[in-house]
Amino acid sequence: MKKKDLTKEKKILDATVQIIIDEGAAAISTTKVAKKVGISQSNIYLYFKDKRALLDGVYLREIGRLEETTGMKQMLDPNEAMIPRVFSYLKALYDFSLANPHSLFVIEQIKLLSRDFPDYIENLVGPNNPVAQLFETGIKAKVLRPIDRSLSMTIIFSVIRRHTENIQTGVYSENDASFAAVSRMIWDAITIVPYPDELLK
Amino acid sequence: MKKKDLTKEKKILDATVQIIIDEGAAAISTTKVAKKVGISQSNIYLYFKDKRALLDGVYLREIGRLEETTGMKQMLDPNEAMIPRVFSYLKALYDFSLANPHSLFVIEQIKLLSRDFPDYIENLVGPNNPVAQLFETGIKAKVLRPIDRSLSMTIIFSVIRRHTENIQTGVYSENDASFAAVSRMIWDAITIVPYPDELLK
Amino acid sequence: MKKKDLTKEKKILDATVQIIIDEGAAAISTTKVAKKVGISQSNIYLYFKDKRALLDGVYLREIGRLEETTGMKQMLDPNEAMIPRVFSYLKALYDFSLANPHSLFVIEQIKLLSRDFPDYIENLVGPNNPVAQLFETGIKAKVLRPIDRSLSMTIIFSVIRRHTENIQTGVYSENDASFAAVSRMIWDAITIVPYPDELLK
Amino acid sequence: MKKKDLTKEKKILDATVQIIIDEGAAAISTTKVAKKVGISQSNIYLYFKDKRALLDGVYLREIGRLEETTGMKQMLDPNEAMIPRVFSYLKALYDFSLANPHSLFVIEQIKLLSRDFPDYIENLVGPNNPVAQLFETGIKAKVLRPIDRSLSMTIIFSVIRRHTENIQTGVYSENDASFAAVSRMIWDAITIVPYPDELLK
DNA sequence: TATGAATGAGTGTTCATTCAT
DNA sequence: AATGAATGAACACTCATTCAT
Repeated sequence: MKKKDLTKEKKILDATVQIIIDEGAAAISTTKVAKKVGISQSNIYLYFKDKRALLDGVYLREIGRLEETTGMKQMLDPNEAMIPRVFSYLKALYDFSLANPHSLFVIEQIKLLSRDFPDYIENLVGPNNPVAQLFETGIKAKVLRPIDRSLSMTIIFSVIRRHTENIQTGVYSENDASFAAVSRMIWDAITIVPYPDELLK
Repeated sequence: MKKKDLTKEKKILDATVQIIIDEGAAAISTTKVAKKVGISQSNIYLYFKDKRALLDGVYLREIGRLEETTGMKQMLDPNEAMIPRVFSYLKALYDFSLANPHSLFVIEQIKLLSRDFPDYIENLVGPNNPVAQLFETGIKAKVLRPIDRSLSMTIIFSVIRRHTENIQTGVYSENDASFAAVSRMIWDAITIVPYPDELLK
Repeated sequence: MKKKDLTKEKKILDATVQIIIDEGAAAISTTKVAKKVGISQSNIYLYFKDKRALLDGVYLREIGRLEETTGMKQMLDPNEAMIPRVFSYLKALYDFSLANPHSLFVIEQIKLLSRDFPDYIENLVGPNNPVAQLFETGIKAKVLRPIDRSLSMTIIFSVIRRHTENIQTGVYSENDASFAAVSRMIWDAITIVPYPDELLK
Repeated sequence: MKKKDLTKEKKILDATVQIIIDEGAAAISTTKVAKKVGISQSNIYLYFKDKRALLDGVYLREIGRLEETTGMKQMLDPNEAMIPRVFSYLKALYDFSLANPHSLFVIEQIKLLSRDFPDYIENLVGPNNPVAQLFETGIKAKVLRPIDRSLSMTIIFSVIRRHTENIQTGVYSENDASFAAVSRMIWDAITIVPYPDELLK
C-alpha cells in the first residue's frame, strides 16, 4: 500500500486518462490500463487499492490542474476588483481548456460512471468554500447575476467545454470564434454589468 | 423486429430509464433490466436486437417526447415573430423539463456514454434541419447572438437541466428561482435584444 | 406432427444444406434456418420434432440422392460382369459428385456433429447389405483387392470428394485432372486387375 | 502470452482432445474443457487468448507430433533413393497412427470444424515446402503417379486413419489386415512402380 | 398449419480482485 | 515492489424447445 514510485503512479493515471479520451470512461478496466502501461494487472493494486481509487486519482488530478491555474487563484484574490476577477477567471479557464482539451471532458466522463463524485469544482476549492464567497460578494457588489451560482457555473463550464470540443473536432477554427465572442456570451449570462472591452488588452 | 406486446416494450424502456436515473447509464446491463422488469434476460432480445438498440430506444423516446412539445413546434412556426418564437421555446423546454425531470438527464447520460449518438436534438427535428434554419434566421434578424448555435444550445440545455436537478434535489424551491429569472439568464446569453418582459403572460 | 406441406419441408432442408455449405454444420441453428426460409422458428418443429430430426432429414436426403444414382444401381446388378460394374460405379459416383458438388461434403459435415450417424453408405443400400455382397463377390472373382471393404470405400469417397473440392476451389480445372486419371488411381487401389481402358467409351 | 505452468497448458490441451475423441470437435466448449481439467472457466483464457487459439493449440500439437516422426524426416532426406523414401514414409505414418490412434482423427475433426485451418500437413513441413518438393521429384523420377499431390495425400491419410479406426473399434485385428496389405494398397494408388517387397525387412 | 412470446441453459469472453511467491 | 496464477461473477448474446392462440 506504500506508494513509492511516483513515476509509475503517474504512468497509470496517464494511461487511464488516455483510455477515457479514446474510448470513454465506461471502457476503463484494470486489464487495459495495465497493458497500456506495460505492467502486470495486479501491480496496479499496489498504487490504488481499488478501481474506485484509481478513478478518484484521475478525477482529483484533473480538478487539481484546474485549481492551480493562475486565473483560478486570481479570481479568489480579495484585493482585486470584482470585474477583473471575473474576467481573468474566464480568460484563465478558457486558456486552460484549450491547452488541456481533454481535461473537462475527463471530469465529465468520470462523473458519468458514479454520481457520488463531488460536483465539478464548485464546492471544492480550499477551505471556507471561497468560490461560494466570491459569488456572494459578486452578487452583493451588483456585478454577478443574483441567481444560484450553480447555474452560472454550469454555463461557464458547458460553453467552454463545448467550444473546446468544437475546435478539437474541427467544427470551426479558433479564428472563427474568438475569445472575445465566447467570453462576452458567458459574461452577459452570468453578470449584470457591461462587458469590459478595455480588459481585452 | 417489433412485436405485439407494446406494454412489455414500454416496461423494458422504463426499467432502463430507471437504472440510468438511479445508477447512471454506464450501469445498464441486460441482466439488470430484465430483473427489474421481471422477465428472463433473453426475453429482452425479442424486443431489442441489441444492447445498442435498447439504448437507441430509450434515447429516441426521450427525444421524441421533447419534439412533441407544443413549444418545440411553436418555435418552428415561420409565421411567428422571432422573439416570441425563441421565448416560447424556452418556456416550453422549461415546462417540459420540470414535468419530465429525468428526461434531459437521460439524454445527456446516453450521449455521454456512447459518443456516436446524434448530438442532442440540434440536428434532429424533421427534414431540412429546421432548428438550424431558425438559428440562421434569428441571427440574420439580429435577435440571436451571432455565434455557432451549438454554444447557444448548450447553454439552454445545461441551464435548464441543472435548474431542474436543483429543484429535484432540493437545492432551492421553485419559488426561489423563478422561470423569469432563469429564462432571462439564458436570454441574455443567446440573444442580443432585451428580455421581453411583456411576454411573461 | 403431421407433415402435409412437402414444399415447406423441402425448403427447410434446402436452407439447412445451404447453411452447411456456407458456414459448416456446426453453424446450423433453428433460428438461422427459419430466417432463411422466411418462416417462424417454431414452425420448423411442425416438420421436424427435433434438431436431430432435421439433421437426419438432411443426411438421409443426401444419402438417398446417391443411392438413386443409376451407377449405384448398375453396380448392384448381378447380371453384369464384375469389371463393368465397378467401373460404372466409379463413373457414376464421379459424375454425381461433380453434379452435386456439396453432397459428399454435407454428409461429412453432419457426421462431424454426432458420430452416431450411420457410417457413409457402406452398410445402407437396401436389404441384405448388397454393397457387402458386391465386395465379397468381387474379391472372390479376383477383381477387387482382398481387403476390408471399408478401406476401399474410403479411398473412393475421399479421392472423389477431394477432387471435386479441388475443382470447386480452382486448384485445377476439370481438364487438368481427367476422369481417366482419377478413376485409374482409384482403380489401381481397389482392384487387382488392369484398368479397363476400353470402357472409356 | 504463454505462462509458466506448462503442466496446466498440457492438461487443457489433453482435455480438449479427449472431448474431441468422445463427442467430436463441434462439442468443444470452454466450460466443458474447464470442468474436465478441474479449473475455472476463465482460467483457460490465461493460457489461450481465444477459443480459436485453443483449437490452434490442439491442432498444432498433433501436427507437430507427426512432423517429429523419424519417418517424416526420412521422407525428406534428399540423399535417400525415392522408393525407400516413400516407403518409409508410409511405414512411419502407419506406425505413428497405431501408436497415436486418435491423432489423425483429431486433426481431421478440427480441420472439418473450421475450414480455415491450413490443409493437413501438405504445405506445412518447414520452409520451401519440402513435401511439395518431394512429390515433384517423385513424379519426375517416374515413381509417384503424375497427379495433383492432394489426391495422393488424401489416400494416404484416409486409408491409414480408417485402418486405425477399424482396429480401434474391433472391426478386425491387426493380424487380419497387415501393414503389407494396407501399404501395398496405398502404394498401388500413389506410385506407378511395383511394390518394393524387399523393403518389408 | 402457423406464429409470437417466452424461457432456462448455454455460449465465449472480460472483469475486479486476491494471493503466494 | 512486482508478478503470474487463479477465480467467481458478470457480461452480451444465441440456442433449442415449449406453449397458448
